[in-house]
Amino acid sequence: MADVIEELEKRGYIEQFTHEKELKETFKKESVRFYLGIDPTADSLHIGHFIALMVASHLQKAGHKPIILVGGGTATIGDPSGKTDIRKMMTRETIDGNVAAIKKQIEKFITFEGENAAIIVNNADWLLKLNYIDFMRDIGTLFSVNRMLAADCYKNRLETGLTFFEMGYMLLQSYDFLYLHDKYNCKLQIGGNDQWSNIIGGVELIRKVGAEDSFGMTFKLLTNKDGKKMGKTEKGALWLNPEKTSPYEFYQYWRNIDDADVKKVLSLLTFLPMEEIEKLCAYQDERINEAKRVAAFEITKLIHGEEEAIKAEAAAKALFGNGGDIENMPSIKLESENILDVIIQAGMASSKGQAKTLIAQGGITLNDEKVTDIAYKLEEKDFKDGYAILRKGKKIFCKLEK
RNA sequence: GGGUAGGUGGUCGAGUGGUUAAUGGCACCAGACUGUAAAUCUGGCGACGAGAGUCUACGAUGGUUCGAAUCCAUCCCUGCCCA
Repeated sequence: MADVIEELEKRGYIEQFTHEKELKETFKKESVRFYLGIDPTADSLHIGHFIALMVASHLQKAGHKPIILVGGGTATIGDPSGKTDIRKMMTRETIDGNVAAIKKQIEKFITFEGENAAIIVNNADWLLKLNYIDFMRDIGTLFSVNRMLAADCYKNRLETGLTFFEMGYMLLQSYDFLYLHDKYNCKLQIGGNDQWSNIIGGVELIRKVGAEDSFGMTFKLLTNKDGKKMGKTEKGALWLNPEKTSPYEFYQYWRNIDDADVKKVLSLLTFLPMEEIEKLCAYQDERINEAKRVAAFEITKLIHGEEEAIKAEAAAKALFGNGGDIENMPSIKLESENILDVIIQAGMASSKGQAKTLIAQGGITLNDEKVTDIAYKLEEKDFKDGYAILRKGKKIFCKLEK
């Protein structure tokens, strides 16, 4: 069996292990069932899940079997890790809808068919049935509050306030692992490093009840060179769902990343061989742009398919280089000829005031000409070939159609 | 339950009766420079209005006042200490 863990380490995914040596040995000798938890709190995954799915995909390709746990039970309350507020409660229907949408996206990374087909489980199926007294007696007695408080994730919460419920979350997630271990022989839980405490909780719980074969592994959160989370856009998160973030925007996000982050992005978010990545990232000057182009293309291809990636690239070429295909940039059908309204409709400003400021500062261009009049009304002559090109700043374009 | 400190715009955090749409930092947006990069510099950053201006906002509600984020009352929420 290929040493997939080593490959993951080489590509820079891994943050920490619970039992590194044992885990590596286990992975060498058998096909391991491992689980990854995803909270169905939105109807689309975002970039935070991306790395997780990449790791799952690498593992599956190496012959191991993924169990995707959607947190239908825990989503009704929300994971408090690193957050200041408890999430809004969600109804069962919303969650079920989200689960279906999420499964579609997961399918791009891991397969639900074949020998080591992934399975998808919902912790609502067992958590909702739990009896409080039984749970306290069987599970609650195995957790030490002293130890939990020593964990970083609780330590800083101690200053801002922490409810009993939030501490209980750890027990639930630990119980999930125990359940999957017993029912599916699941030996490993993977998750982002923010899940570390919850993961150890499960690993230790399983060991306390007598099994020796539970492991935890966390991967790095995708951060830029300043240590901030990547995947934020002006409109919020960078979603994997094309209705929420268009493939063009998605492509542009990766095309515009910092020089210093290209290599990381290529290793973590594409399947390109490391040698090729090294080669692409060898330059310090503008030649690094080729690496960014490849990164944007490959990542977009992974999420939206090759066809969309080609379109996004063509649109980018049309706007930034020469040639290329103007068909594929974001476009809108005009509802008003008033420039301010058009800017808002194109999503370039959220109020007329903002739109005015943009014009006043020379940030709006119509067909390559600066717009200077905030009262400008689009005319027939602006639509030369049936469309007009509106641009905000240097990089944000929108095709306007009548 | 008692004591105490608080709840301000995307966020952090000033402001303690009028000149306060509310200092400043961060985030964000635009301009210049550039490589669709970074750093830097400049400008902007509640809504509506062409503008004068109008409206909405400082946990909630009610009150005092010509005038309140600022004072009073009640309520809700949070931290800390004591039980």
